[in-house]
Amino acid sequence: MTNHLPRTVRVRSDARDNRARILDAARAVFGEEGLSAPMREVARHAGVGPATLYRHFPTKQALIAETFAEQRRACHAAVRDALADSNPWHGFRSLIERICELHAHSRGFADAFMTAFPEAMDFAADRQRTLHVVGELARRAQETGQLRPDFVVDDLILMLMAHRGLQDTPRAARITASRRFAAYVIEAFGAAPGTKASTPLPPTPRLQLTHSPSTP
Amino acid sequence: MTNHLPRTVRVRSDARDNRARILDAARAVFGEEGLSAPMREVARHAGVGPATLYRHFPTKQALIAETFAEQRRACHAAVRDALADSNPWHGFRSLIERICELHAHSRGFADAFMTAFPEAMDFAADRQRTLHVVGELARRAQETGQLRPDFVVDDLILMLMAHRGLQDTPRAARITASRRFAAYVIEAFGAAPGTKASTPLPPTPRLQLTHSPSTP
DNA sequence: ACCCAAACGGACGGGGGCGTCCGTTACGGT
DNA sequence: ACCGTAACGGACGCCCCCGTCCGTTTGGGT
Repeated sequence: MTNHLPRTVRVRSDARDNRARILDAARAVFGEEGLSAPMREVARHAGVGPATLYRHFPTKQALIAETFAEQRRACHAAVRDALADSNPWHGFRSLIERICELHAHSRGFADAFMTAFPEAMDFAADRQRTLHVVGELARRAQETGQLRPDFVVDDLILMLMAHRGLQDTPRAARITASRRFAAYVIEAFGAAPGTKASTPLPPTPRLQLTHSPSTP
Repeated sequence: MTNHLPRTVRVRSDARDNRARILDAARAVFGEEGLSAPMREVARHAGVGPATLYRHFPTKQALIAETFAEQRRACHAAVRDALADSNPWHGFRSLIERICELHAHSRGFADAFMTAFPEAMDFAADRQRTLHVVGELARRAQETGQLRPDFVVDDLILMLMAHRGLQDTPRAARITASRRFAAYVIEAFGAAPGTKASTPLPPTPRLQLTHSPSTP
């Protein structure tokens, strides 16, 4: 008998095809309509039946996790670049702009990034690590006197949560709005130059992230 | 025969009672959970059946409109006071703070205020009038050089939309977050003092408001 | 005390979304 | 060309929400 090790089990071509088309569809649909888009919409967009979709990704969250792997890498890269920037304040600003842009280009990713799922999806871990690094970056930017001294990392969460409010709008307006919002945020985070000590900020909230989908 | 004009038709006491309790329940439930809260939750909270609720308010939007009449008046008052303030920039800041506070204290009102319902609820008209007045206020505050010259009224919409992003959080954190957010927004809207001309802002988006509930 | 109409509320139909079952299709190895 | 099995997809059950129907209760005028 020929020793045909079925290495990692043969994957049928149509199955692999469909998997790719489902992921593409998910990126498009979730990207434009957010995570509230029905699974069947993704299925229709991919040209497959609902059962096929559920066979490849047993649950909606599984699909979401796979769908936004690329954006997660982009997010990591943004943080890494920001930390490597020789000018911390410039790095900090670029980071805000890039994160906002990522979130504006994909409603679904923004939802996933900001939403603490009941089952801890690894987006949460990502965000924690990310925020830790941001803390380091912020410390440096404060030392150069360009980031306001009363800034705390939670303020970035605050602004990212606020950024979510811009997402219920068509793609073009959303991206423009996001850019202007980011610019205002950077303006707000910048240390007040010279004499005019800006009025002290109200206390920081203890933000625990949202559970918007499925809160029984 | 005695001429008993049934002036404005007799209203039975239990009916008037229930109507009041329904409105109270609606304020509580919609205020805390937003407009996505089920009607039956309002009914349960009011201790009545669903049919009773629907008899008093034929549709969800009718209930919502009645529920937030008071907040709408408060909003008008805030705008009026701001316009009457002898210091336009102070009036402008107070206005932002008061609107944010109103929105933070009632998720439902924030939703209703920011959401352009399919059927034009008069919230939309309110908002238009309000924004027109805000434009006047902004013009004055820019003349005193305290509001940045590149501010446009749409930027206020931008920030109010962003403020919505803070609402998926428990009441206490929401209010604190809202205050800090408002402070940052005011900081961002303030004109850069002295030499440091702040970097020019990206273009303003053409924001058409959201239709989040029921987009067929 | 009586009565009837106004008001109530449990139960119903309709719609939509999630995840699953099972009969059918078609890949790909021989 | 053939066939076994992996993969497919229409149809199903379940749950939640909105708004309505109809038999029952109760306010309040006589």
